[in-house]
Amino acid sequence: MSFVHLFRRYLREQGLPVTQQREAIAEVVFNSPEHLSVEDIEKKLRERGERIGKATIYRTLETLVRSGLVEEHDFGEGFKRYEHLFGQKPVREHLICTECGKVVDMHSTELHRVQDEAARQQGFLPARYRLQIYGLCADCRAAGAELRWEGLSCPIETV
Amino acid sequence: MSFVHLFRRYLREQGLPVTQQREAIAEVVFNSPEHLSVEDIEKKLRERGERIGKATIYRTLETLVRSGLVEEHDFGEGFKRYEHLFGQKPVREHLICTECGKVVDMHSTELHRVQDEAARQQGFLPARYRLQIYGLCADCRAAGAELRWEGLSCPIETV
DNA sequence: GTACGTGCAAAGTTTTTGCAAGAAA
DNA sequence: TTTCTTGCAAAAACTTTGCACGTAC
Repeated sequence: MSFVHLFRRYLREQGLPVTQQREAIAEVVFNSPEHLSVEDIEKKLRERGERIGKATIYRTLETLVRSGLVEEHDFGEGFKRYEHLFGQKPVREHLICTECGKVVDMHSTELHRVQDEAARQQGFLPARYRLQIYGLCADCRAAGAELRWEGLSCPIETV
Repeated sequence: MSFVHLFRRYLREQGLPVTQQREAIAEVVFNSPEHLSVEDIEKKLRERGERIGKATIYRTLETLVRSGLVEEHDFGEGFKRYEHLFGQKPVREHLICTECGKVVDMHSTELHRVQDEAARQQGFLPARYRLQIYGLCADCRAAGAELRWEGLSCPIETV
C-alpha cells in the first residue's frame, strides 16, 4: 500500500536525511493516481493537517524525480505536474483533449519499439521519451465536439 | 524565399491590420531554421536594426501560432521556443541530448501511423502530437559520453 | 475617423535562492 | 556536534496586462 520506504531507501543511499516533510510529500504523491501540480500537493498536505512550505515541496519533488520514483510532466499549462511511476508500466504517452483538457494515459509497446528504432537510426541512444497527442477524447466526440482549424484557410501550401 | 505573404493573407482573412512589426517578426521566424526563443527573436530583430517591444513579439507569436504557420515548443527549459512549419514535413519529433542539450529533428512516417492508431484505439481523435526523446546524440556518444542513472539502485521493483 | 496595434512599465505566474533557525544522524 | 533541511520572504525568469499614443485601413 505504501511505497514511502522506497524513497526512504533512496535518501539513505544518497546520505540524505529522512525528514517528516519529505515523507509527507512522498506519501501524497504516491497515493494519488492523478498528475499533481505543486498547488495540488500543497492542498492535499493541508487537508492532512500538514503545513509545509512551497520551497520544500519544490525541493523534495526534485529529489523524488532524481530518485526515479516520480516523473515530471509539462502539459503546456504554464506549470509542471508530477506523477509517481508505480502500479502499471511507466506511462509516457498522454492523450490531451483540446476540448475539455482531460489527460488520458496510454501505453503501446509497438509505439515504444518504433520510437526506439527511429531514434537509433539517427545515431541517437534513447533513454526516455515523452509523447503528447492532442485531439478530442471519446467523451467530447460523443458530445458532438469537433476539431476546429482557426488558422490559414489553405494551411501550408508553399505557393 | 519569403513566406511573409502567407502571414499577410492570414491577417487580412481575419480582418487584422498588417503592420511593420508583424511582418518583421514573421520574417525573422520564417528565415531561421532553428527553434527560436523570444530572446533569440528580439536579438535578431535588433541585428536588423528593428527595435520591437517584447510584448509585441509575444502577441505576434500568438497570432503566428494561431495561423498555423508557426509551432510552439516547450523543451522544459523554462521558456518556449518557436519554429516555422515550412520546408519539410512539419517536424514534431525531437531528439534531445541530455549531455550537450542539442535538439535534433526527426521524422518517421511509420511512427506517425502507429501513434495515430494507438490513439484511435482509445476512442481518441488525434489532431497533432509532440514527441520528445531524451538520450545521447551521436556526437556525444562518439565523444564517450554515457547515460547515467542517478536514481534508486534497483529502479522500480514494487516489493 | 475608427478600430486595432504598439511600447512601456507594472503586474502576474511559477519556480529558485538566501539565510537564520531547527532537525537528523 | 556537524551537516543538511526548513520556512519565510525576496528574487528571478518568463509572460501577460493596462493604458496613452500611433498606425492601418
